[in-house]
Amino acid sequence: MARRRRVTQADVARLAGVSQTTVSMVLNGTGAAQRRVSSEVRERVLQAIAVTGYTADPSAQRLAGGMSSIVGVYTYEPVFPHAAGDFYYPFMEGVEHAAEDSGVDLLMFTSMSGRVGKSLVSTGRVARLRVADGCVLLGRRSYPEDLAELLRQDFPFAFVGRREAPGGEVPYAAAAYGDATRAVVEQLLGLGHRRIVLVNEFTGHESIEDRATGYRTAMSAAGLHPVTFDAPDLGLAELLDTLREAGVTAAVVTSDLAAPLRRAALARGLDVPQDLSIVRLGDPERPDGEDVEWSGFLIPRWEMGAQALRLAR
Amino acid sequence: MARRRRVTQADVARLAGVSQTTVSMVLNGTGAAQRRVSSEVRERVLQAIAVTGYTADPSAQRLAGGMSSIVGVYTYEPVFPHAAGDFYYPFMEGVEHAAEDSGVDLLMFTSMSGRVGKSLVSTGRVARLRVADGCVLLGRRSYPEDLAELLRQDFPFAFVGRREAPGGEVPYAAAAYGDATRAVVEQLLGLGHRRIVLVNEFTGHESIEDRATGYRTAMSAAGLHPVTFDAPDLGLAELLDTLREAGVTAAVVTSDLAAPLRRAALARGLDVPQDLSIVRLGDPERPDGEDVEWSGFLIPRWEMGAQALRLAR
DNA sequence: CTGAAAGCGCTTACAG
DNA sequence: CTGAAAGCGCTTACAG
Repeated sequence: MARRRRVTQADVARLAGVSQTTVSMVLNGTGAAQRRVSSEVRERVLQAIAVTGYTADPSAQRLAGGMSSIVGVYTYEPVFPHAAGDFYYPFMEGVEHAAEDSGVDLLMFTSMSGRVGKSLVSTGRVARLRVADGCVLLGRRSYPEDLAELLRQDFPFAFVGRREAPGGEVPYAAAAYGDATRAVVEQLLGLGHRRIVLVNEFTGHESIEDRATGYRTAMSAAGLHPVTFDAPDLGLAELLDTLREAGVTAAVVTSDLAAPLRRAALARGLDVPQDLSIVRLGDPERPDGEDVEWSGFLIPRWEMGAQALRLAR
Repeated sequence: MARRRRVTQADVARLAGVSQTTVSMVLNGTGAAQRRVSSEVRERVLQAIAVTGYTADPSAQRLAGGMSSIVGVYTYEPVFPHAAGDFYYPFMEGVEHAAEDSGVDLLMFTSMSGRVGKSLVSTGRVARLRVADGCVLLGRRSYPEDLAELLRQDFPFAFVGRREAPGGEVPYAAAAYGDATRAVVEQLLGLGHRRIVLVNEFTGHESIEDRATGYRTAMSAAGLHPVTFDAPDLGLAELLDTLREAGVTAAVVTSDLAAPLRRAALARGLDVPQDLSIVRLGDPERPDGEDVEWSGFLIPRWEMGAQALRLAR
């Protein structure tokens, strides 16, 4: 059996008795540029498409400067190892769902995953993204040089989580960490807490900054003095001593630090939350391994994934 | 800032002082056709590539008849709804892992997931697959017309699970259901069981047939008469009566039927496995909801996924 | 050993 | 309203 050549616009055109350009026109039909194909011709073309079962070749579309209905997903850290997978899965589910909704296919840039900790720019792989109409970027940290380059190229993309970069506004889908943290602190205030501190797991990350802003806003509004500790600066034990001495009754703590802090507190004979309330700001990346009903908030991971996909087109 | 045009082979060629053809040659370098570029020129080109940070445009490569280093994944049933997800996740993990290993990107054809129960051919979407070098197909049932068409087009693909189709050998990555079932039955025989039946959840599926073959082989080799029941034909209660009357001591049961059968047996006051041994042939698609240590075998889902990816290139 | 040229299947100015 | 033509960035015969 002859290996039949694929059906092209030219075939459709021949069958419909029009030019290939016209076929492309009825297919794309973008606004004014569409130079209104007569509805009679349009009918004939549509017929021919149905008969031949024509589908556009995404590669050709893309090469010619059109859309391929493919959106890329690039993860700076491996998503699939199961430990991380548990945390990232919901993001991916959201992305997938939104992709189905939008009728686009998802290109997972797995080929680049050998380069953990490398920017796309430094490995010269930015070009690879361009098969897709746009790209969702996912990762704990981000690479400002990549973001800047993508911005400069005017390539549609969106980061999952708020990110900043030189050279413009980075499109992102993020949890409202600021608002959520403020709400949490206000709740503590409502319960009568006055000495409330913020404990950061690390610094220099947009999502951490957003939480800090929320915390400070709530405290200031209540006429209280915000106090922040950065965990790396001092050990958990030392930190707890300091908190006790200062008469702190509640600590709002970033995701992955909440459980260790609680364990340390218990180990020192403190009663949680009697002696010290610990509020968790977001679900942790690594499973707690503890069966505690944390107070605080959760990260809307599914929604963030879905929104990022929508932004990246 | 000017939106810089992407770096092309022509740019590299200019910088290296060679023709664009030569650049393509050193990049592809396939066998004899490579017409041995002199190592000096090759060096110069490689240099220029490094300097410019050139990366091939996958769309152009593909359109020109080359490889795009993209492999597609098409799932006939939605993989992501969490219920199904639990079962399918390991397959996908295997696919992902093999993709990373092979340095290819993964194109998930989510855009077609509105068409559950439809073949690719009938929705005219086969052409869409061709952005990719090949495609992994995943689904409970399969669509012979799709397989036949793909075979005819000589498009590289592989099914996860053994499948048959008119028009040639379907490439597949499958569990050795036959061997595994045979081993399980031989084990029962070794334990002294003589009246061993096979109970099928449904019929007409390749993986079910493979199990049946394994079962029959083991029974026949032991000089015993194989007896098969197809669950849909009679209720579980009736089935159990029949087994008891016939003095059956062991039933080997396809994946999803094992748990219901066990529950039915317990409900009838039978002692499992004292009165009746129930052996499960593969892990179920839907969680059992039971905390039983099943005897039988598990499906090497991860490995199947990985192998399918390798076959689909 | 190397290059000019055709062609892959589209989109989009540009002419009629 | 419609079509001929250029061009996207590659691969691969085909000539030198």
